[in-house]
Amino acid sequence: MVGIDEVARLAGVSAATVSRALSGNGSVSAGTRARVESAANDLHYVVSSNASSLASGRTRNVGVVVPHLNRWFFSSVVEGAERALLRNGYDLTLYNLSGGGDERRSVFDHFLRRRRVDAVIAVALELTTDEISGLLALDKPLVGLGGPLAEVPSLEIDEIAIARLATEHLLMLGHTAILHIGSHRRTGFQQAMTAAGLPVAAESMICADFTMANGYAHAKQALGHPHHRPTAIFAASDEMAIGATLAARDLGLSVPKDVSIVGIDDHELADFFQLTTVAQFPERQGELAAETLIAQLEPSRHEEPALRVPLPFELIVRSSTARPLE
Amino acid sequence: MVGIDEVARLAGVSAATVSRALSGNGSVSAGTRARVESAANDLHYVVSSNASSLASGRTRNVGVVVPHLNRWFFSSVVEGAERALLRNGYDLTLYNLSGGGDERRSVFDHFLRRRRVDAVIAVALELTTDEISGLLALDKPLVGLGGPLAEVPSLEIDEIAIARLATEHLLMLGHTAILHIGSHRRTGFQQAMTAAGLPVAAESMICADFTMANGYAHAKQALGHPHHRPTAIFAASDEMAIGATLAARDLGLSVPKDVSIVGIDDHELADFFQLTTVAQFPERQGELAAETLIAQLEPSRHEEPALRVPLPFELIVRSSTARPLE
DNA sequence: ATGAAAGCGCTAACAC
DNA sequence: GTGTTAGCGCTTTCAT
Repeated sequence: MVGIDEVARLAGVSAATVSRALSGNGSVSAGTRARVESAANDLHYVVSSNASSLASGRTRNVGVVVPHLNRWFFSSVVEGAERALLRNGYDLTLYNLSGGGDERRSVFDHFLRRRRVDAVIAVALELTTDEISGLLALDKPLVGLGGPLAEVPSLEIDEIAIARLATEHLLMLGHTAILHIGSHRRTGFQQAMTAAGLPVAAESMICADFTMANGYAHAKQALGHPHHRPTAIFAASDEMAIGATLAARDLGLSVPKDVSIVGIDDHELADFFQLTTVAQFPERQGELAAETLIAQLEPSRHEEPALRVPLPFELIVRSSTARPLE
Repeated sequence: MVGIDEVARLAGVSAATVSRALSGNGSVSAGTRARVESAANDLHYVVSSNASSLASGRTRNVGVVVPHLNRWFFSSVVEGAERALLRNGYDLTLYNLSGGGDERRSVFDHFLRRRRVDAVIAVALELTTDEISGLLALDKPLVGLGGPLAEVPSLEIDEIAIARLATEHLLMLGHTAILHIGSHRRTGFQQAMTAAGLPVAAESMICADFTMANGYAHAKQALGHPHHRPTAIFAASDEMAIGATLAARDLGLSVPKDVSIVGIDDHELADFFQLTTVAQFPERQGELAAETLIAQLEPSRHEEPALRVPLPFELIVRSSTARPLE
């Protein structure tokens, strides 16, 4: 492997100048920089990240901690983060906690502590206080995303406003018997219902995990009930909304004629199922998280990080919602 | 941050001995090892990966290159690889090529070349010859997975046998009018049909990308045709098979009464849709790839790598297939 | 089995 | 603007 000395020799300068020219730190004359760059190119020189990290204390690598990988939201966030990081010359090291137990502990006790990352993105994690203090003890830039991490500077989407928006869409169409399936997005639902002067019965809010199977099961229960069948369902995720759609179909109900359904996410399948939803752009969230960290890591090269800017969301009206039958 | 010297002082030995005790390289008496380990524990010492890498030439990090992340197959492979790597003390650095263009090039020209990884897993990639020679030039252990990488040692699943198995399942049930949707799994389909003495018309093999929308569209076309409607569909992925299932339902056809459908993957949704499929265990594939590499990286600690062992697959019969109506 | 010493390949002060 | 020098925190000979 070709090293910095060879480049220095070919360019006729010292190793230090090569380092300066290639990293952009310190001043180098335009001519020298050009010669160094062409020498580096000719030799296919790439700095050794380890040597560079050891000497500079900066790794150009960001750790991303996720609770799962094969859910649409998480893999989208990681894709977005990866894109932004690559674009800025950073690697992404992935820590997936789905293994649980010892592996999970070792991520915080061992892996994150061996100085391999400059910063950490923690996605939608429910962490123990030990784990949080572990993260903070790294004393590195840290950003949470979509999670309940009180002590961690986070990019947060306004969950209440999202749920309110989805609910208001149904209210605006004239629905009053609305079922909510989901959990942490309950508040916005209640707010919107109350503001519309509608009662919120306990049985009109069902807690569920966010899977299609669960959306199916709960929707079928509710839609099959002989007394208070809802005319609309607001599911806290598109996967549940799709499950609900299939449940309605299986009961012979037509969407949106017999029942309107709205989800949250704008999942990749939402378009296929013609689902009305509130998009929340997870790739963009991942990108933003990465850019926020990079701005902190390289204050000179970037403007202020845009932390605490509310994350964007948007109602996307497709064909799963309509006025209720009169 | 506490360094190796502090541990050495506390344990009353030299830094060299600490290194040997903690890494397992070189001989250390049992007593010394115990003292070193307890000192390291007390101080919460974790080796600096950069210093260690620079001195030893080994990074304890593996690069995983994927063409996408938010597809079930890829994220499952990455999850499996991550699990196996973490368990063995390795980090996983992710390179997602879905950005394309310049970013893609820089992964091969820059990122992979800065000595940050000990080995590379290349998942289902169609690489240019330049990219392949780039990978080989790294001169590091390398394993391909599920891709057409002729020059790269690969873990391969027997695509032909899988397709044959799925087709034979339909044949066994008595189907003769079988439609195949997919592309690179065509050969096994043809083999099974021919072996059963059945003709394979061109229109009974449709090429498609692997999405649900595509499966839906193609199945609807075929099932709506007034003349030669298939009694069974073999889709080359579960997502397409699910799309086909929905198409059948929308036409008022019942699965499996009017049409049998079999997929490949055992996707997380396959169970929900009661889909008969051939499972291919992508998490296990990722794990195997990682273990193969680790065995090469640490020949002393592990038995021979099990490369070229055929990857497992298995027919899972659910409720989307049955005998055709007489 | 253990310690001393020489790097690993770079970066950052410090000189000029 | 550029070269010289001294590390960064480990691992690994080479002694003993």
